[in-house]
Amino acid sequence: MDIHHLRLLFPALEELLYDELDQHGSIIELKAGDTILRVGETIRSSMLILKGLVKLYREDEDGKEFFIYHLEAGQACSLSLVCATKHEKSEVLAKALTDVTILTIPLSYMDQWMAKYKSWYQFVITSYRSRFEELLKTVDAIAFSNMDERLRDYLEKQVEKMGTNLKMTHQDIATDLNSSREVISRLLKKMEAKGWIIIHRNSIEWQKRK
Amino acid sequence: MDIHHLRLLFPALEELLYDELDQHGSIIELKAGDTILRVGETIRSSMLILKGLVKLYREDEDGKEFFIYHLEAGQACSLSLVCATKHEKSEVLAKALTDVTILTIPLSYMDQWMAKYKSWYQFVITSYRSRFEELLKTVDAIAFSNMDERLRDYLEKQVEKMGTNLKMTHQDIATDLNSSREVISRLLKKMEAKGWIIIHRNSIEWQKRK
DNA sequence: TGGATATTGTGACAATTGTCACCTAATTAC
DNA sequence: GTAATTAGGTGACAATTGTCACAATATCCA
Repeated sequence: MDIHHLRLLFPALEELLYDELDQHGSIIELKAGDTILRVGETIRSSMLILKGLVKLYREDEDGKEFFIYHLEAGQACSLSLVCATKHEKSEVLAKALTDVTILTIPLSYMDQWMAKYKSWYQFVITSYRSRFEELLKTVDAIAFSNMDERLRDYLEKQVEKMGTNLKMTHQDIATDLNSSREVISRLLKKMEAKGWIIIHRNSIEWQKRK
Repeated sequence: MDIHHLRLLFPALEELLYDELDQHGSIIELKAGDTILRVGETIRSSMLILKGLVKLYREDEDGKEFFIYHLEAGQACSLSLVCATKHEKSEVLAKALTDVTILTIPLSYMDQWMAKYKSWYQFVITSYRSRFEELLKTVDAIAFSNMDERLRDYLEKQVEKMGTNLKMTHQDIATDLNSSREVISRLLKKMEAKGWIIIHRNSIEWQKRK
């Protein structure tokens, strides 16, 4: 691993911490589409995203997946940062959306780093807090918005992370929003009529300015 | 304040911490219905609930309120525990459901206690994590369930906190679930027909065994 | 090339939820 | 006690979303 790279991705950490990350972390490479963490799986290490894009989902009893938020390079799976002593199980499903490189750190270091490195403490707290806020926004969307607004917000979020050419099918979107393909197709048609997007096969081109 | 009382409410803290809480905390008493924290309000102190029941809400632009979860005696407003240095604004609305006693602690102690007291660190992390899990459950409910299931879950949660005699109107429930009074009334009628509840004026009596 | 498969479009209809109008009954205020 | 207010009941209907059936293409593979 390259410490310089770590410095760029995780700024504001102490110098000694970069060494610790380098010494005790292991690199894992995953392919787009791979499952990183399943619901109920015991969390064995903390995970920092070095490269790529990860999608987190919540699952219901029937295995239906509901997209909650993205994690990108420079972010961490906050739940994995604070499992501390107990062997906690994952509450979420994490999937690699692109090819992904992850730095895993044995859970045993978490407690001592929290106490030893103020910058790590700040990183964990900030990370946790911003995940919490993402989750609150997710609640807002489903509690207060209709599917058309949710679809618009969803596409905007994807564009933000993936660029204006979204390689996904209507079924993919429907699954993420826990809706059905027909509903999404219809709403996309409406958005196309408004000039917000252009629908291609297997992809959607975002046109709308923010 | 009574240190013995603190020990009962917040077990597993270090002895020195009880003294700190006693020395630096201030007691605030609030009446049922009072607003404790508004959305956008700057968080000026950390808050531990000593007595009573607090409801947390998310608000939309029009001021519609959506109930997310309860806080009870022995719990803390986790967002207020990790505001750290910056003057963070509240993302949620907190209301006293019963008369409430709160212990407020100046934010400046948070950072030092986290470093100094392992038990405080554990408390904060545990608290944050369990709030996060509550929020995930809230997401589940609205993402995967219809209103009848959500209403049942909602009532069960109320019963758990408030006992089987729920003093609330149909409108109160509708507001919490971001639905309408008529819809809730109709669903309650169905639940009454099934023998799960008895509807009184201004209250609902829970009958169903768990 | 020709079928098999995957993706999208579309109409009809059902289920759920929201809204409106108006009603009755209980409670409160004067 | 009477009027005003609040809580709750109910039918009709609208809007949103989900489901089903099936058509039309595009793409892939043998």
